[in-house]
Amino acid sequence: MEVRHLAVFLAVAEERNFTRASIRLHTTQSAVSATVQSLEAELGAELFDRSARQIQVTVAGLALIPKARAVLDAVVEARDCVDAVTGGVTGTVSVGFMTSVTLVDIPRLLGEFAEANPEVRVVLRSSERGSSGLVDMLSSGEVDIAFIANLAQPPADVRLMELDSTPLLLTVTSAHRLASRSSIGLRELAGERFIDFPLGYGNRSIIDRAFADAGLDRDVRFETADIAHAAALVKNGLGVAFLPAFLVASEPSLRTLTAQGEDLRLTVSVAISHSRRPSRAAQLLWDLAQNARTPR
Amino acid sequence: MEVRHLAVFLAVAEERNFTRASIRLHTTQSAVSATVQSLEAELGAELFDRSARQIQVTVAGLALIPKARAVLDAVVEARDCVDAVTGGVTGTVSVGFMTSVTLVDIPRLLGEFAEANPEVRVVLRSSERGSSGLVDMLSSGEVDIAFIANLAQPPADVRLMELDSTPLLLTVTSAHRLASRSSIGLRELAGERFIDFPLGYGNRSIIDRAFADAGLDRDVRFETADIAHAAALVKNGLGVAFLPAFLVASEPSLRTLTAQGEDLRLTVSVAISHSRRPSRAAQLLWDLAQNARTPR
DNA sequence: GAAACCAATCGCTATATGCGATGATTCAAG
DNA sequence: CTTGAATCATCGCATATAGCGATTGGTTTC
Repeated sequence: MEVRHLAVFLAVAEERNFTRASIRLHTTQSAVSATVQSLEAELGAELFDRSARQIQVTVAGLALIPKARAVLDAVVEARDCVDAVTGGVTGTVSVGFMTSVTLVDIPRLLGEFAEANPEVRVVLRSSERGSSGLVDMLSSGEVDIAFIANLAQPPADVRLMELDSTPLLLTVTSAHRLASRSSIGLRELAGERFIDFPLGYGNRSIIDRAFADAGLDRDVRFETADIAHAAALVKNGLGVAFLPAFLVASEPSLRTLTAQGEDLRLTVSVAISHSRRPSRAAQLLWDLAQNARTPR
Repeated sequence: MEVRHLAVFLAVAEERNFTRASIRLHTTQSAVSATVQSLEAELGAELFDRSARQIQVTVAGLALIPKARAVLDAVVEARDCVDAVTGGVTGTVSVGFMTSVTLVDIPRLLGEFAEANPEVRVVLRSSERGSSGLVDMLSSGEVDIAFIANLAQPPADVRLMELDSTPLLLTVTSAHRLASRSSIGLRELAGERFIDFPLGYGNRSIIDRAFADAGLDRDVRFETADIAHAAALVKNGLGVAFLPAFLVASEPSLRTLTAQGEDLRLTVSVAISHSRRPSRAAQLLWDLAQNARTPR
């Protein structure tokens, strides 16, 4: 009987629903199902009655609930007592991030982390080369953990966890020939001048890939690494841009169009190196990000 | 942090020695080493000081010991509370065994099991075809668990755990031409009449294989499935036999010889099916056998 | 300095876990 | 009675973890 089994059992018992438990645990329903079954087999008792649509906790399950909580509490105590002796989590965690992507509130996340772990020194690093630069810094050990936007091909030695995503909308001025349209095919954008991020940035690669897949060229006339700057360029009629929805929603002088037949999204993920074992501090930051993310 | 990690940690802390802990846990030193390292990495603290030959528990380790015990106790309670609700372990466990192999005290083992699990009905089954017959019964589900002697080629779907082993010694009467020898090569036994188990029995296959490997024939004149009967036949001068040491040690009229260059041993193992999940009762019996076995 | 002891490490295999897709069952709404 | 949504089980596959046995390297004892 392992701690993980009991944690899964408790989640199901509290939610009275395997699927909701899986969401809470940030895993899949099939994994939850398998775990509960393995626990039941080990105990030699059914813990849930699944015969009806609304599952019931069996008598054995009810008896187990407080004991399972006791085990989990004892585990927390065990961890805390070691932290107390070692003076809590210390050391330095080096965090890579991108300015200008506010989809995920990284400052707030880091604030929470700093409050919970006051002894940890946090070093913030950013990259000239966007997400792909951050990934290289992860691989080289220059940063311990990084918040990145979509990567076309995430390398094998990076472990990614998606935090949130938002649609990328074609943004034009209200005076633009397309301002009255609500959606548009990529093919119709052949003549437009585009404003976009430099190569290497997540946003840029998504759009590049979509045009390449459609066999189309596009004219990226202006490049900037600052997303607010990009919006300002659009506003001044220098070109059009695919920008995240949250950025342009409140701009009265801008209009947005969806791309027909494409699912263009900006996704923010947290990443750690898969090959090197994370420090305790990096692990805690990862866990914090996991709990903070919108549940699917 | 998993229950298994804490159990391993406690064993090392109590033994103050990785190797002894591994023996107590019926695993290997390397596995213990890896487990402790993984726990240390997770906690971000060294638990043992290995710089000297005699390892020391660190301050963090000392703090963890009582908490780890608390977790293990809570786990035991959790299991017990489910057993209490379901009325303890019940059902039927079907045990295959061989009469006449007293190397492992199976009756005592079953006695302990019955005392600890009074609600379980134990069905004893034996096989006409020795260990290979028992293995077939395991595969077919006819028995849940079986105590068997050495198998030449254990099938893939059988999980074996060795319990004990004893040398097989060539046994002759004190009047035999070889009675004064202390060891002998298989080649010199060409003309002897052998008494042995029927085909399919573990003992038989070991000796058959040894002779086959040496490119020799032998003359098995008498076959019996009862090992005491075999000894009696030898005593009456009907032939010679390879018999387990414990059986003939106290027989004044018999002499024993070791086989030169061969390591002929009778090994008793407990076996369960690898493919079907064992019942709770079968699992407990397996655990009991594991704890009862001579530690290496 | 040699031997004994003992934990770390390495390469390999087996098991466990997780995922996504699919299937089966229940139940409510038409 | 049929349809469809909800929901858990199952399957095949990929990856991670754990265990084993052999070996290495460091420490102590004689």
